[in-house]
Amino acid sequence: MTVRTRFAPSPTGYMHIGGMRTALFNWLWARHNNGQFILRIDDTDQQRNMEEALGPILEAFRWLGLDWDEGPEVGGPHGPYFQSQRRPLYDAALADLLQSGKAYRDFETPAETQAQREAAEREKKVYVSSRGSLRLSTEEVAEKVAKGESFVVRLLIPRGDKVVINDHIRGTVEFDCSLMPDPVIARNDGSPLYNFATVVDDAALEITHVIRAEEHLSNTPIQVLLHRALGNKTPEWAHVPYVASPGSKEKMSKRKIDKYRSSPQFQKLFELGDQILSRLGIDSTANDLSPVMVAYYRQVGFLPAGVLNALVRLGWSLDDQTEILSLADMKRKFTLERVIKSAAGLDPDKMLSFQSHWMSQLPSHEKLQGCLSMLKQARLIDDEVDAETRAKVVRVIELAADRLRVFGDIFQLDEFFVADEDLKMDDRNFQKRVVKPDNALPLLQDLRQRLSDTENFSALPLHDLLQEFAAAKKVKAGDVFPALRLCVTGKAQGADLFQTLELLGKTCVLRRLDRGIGLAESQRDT
RNA sequence: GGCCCCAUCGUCUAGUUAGGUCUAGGACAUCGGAUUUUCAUUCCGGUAACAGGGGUUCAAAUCCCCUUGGGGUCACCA
Repeated sequence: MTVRTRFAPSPTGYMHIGGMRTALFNWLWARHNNGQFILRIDDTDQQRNMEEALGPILEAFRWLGLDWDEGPEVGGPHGPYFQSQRRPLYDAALADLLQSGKAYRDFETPAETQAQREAAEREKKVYVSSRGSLRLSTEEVAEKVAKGESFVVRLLIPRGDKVVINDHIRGTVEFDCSLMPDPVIARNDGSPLYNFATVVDDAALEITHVIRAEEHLSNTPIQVLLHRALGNKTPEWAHVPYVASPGSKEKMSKRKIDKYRSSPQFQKLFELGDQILSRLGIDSTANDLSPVMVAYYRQVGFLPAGVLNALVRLGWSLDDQTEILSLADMKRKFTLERVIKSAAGLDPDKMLSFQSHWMSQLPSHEKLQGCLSMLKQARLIDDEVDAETRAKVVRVIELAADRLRVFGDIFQLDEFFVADEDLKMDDRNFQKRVVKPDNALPLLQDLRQRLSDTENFSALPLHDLLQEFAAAKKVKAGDVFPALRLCVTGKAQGADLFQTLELLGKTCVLRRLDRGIGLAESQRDT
């Protein structure tokens, strides 16, 4: 039988990074078995703007290159793929259950149910449904329905039973039905609830493997019972551990971003993100974009391959060695049996290291595209890129070399794109290397002269010139180079100094040197 | 609190299904050292873990039980 897996997000307006990993596992299992991966939208709840709510989710799939065989936009033989459009199926299943007596209309008011729950809790007893409505005769029920009395439909839990599932990841898990309240499967208006709609659809879509996060484990007995009541073949289950927040075992959650901000394990990611996003004019502290969301990584300039690699290694491993896997590798090698049982915290450090690796593998034209797009968004270059700018960006990327882990890292070398007067100065280091040392200013002034006299402003001759200069002045390279770098780039460190000078060009270097010297003089005076 | 799940270096993990080859392997991070005009890279090296207690066994990280700890879930949400 063909393997069919599904990912069934509720349209919430963003794609959760943990959900993305669950989706990835589903996708991988389907692809590994030459099966199908289905996207179904669980929008049984009343929905707001679908475009807005679903857009970011589909966008995340497209960005990472995870395609779906059936679902929104592509359709398929079992459509529609929005639960809000599948009502007739639920109605039919509900009628079936009601007729066979496997479900019943419950006329108990929510308040009554609530009171019973509380009473049970007070007495430290397990709450199970009162089933008062079950004592009603068929006529009485009909009468109440006719009178328009409000009710919900509950599944009749076979209290003497046990549900035993054989989970691909967790093994045998047992649930005692005598401890379970009868779950509501449909509201008064007949609209289905999650567990019910899910079961009807999983069966209708012929899903063979339900791969989902562990938090759904407690829903599973209800769904098994529902499948049985409906006469379905139950799918196989695989409850994968959820993605925890860095350094913890807690499920990552959008609501806890403020807490994450102060977590030491998260620090690095936030620092990187804040810095890059602010250049893009995005307020990263507003929390509508955070590391919980897939979109965050795209905005900061992460590579899909790196994100995918990091995600797949969270709770899954191929062996005791393999860390680097392309999507094609994963597809070939992924199996459910090698998914681990315990929750795994996202590791920003490791994510970044995967980025470095995949960035180093990226063809240069793709690097160029990524950086170009960043620079445009930050308005550091024009939207219409002329050949000269393009060539410059190529050079800067070469200079950046492995400092470029995510596209946003290109801003570390922004000195090539900002106007001389907009160059920001690293004040602390400027003080230390230019203002404070007594010999720095005279050296820089002499050096300015030497540079202005030289004709050949390319890296190699400049290197020789600088070395000779230092030797002639009987000073160490360390007394000259950092000061020069500070003046022309505003930074204490960066790419190769001589390449930097060459690329900046003589005019620019002299101008910035003058500016730096002036700045230092004024600061010395005061 | 009930039910359910989980437990190996700081982190992600290998090893647990078929107990010995594990004086517990790898990666990331970290700390040294070499290379380098800075930073980064690269290369070498180091620190660092079987939650605790009982069993079973000639032998347990691996099997069983208990304890502890962590987590998930308990809706007319999904």
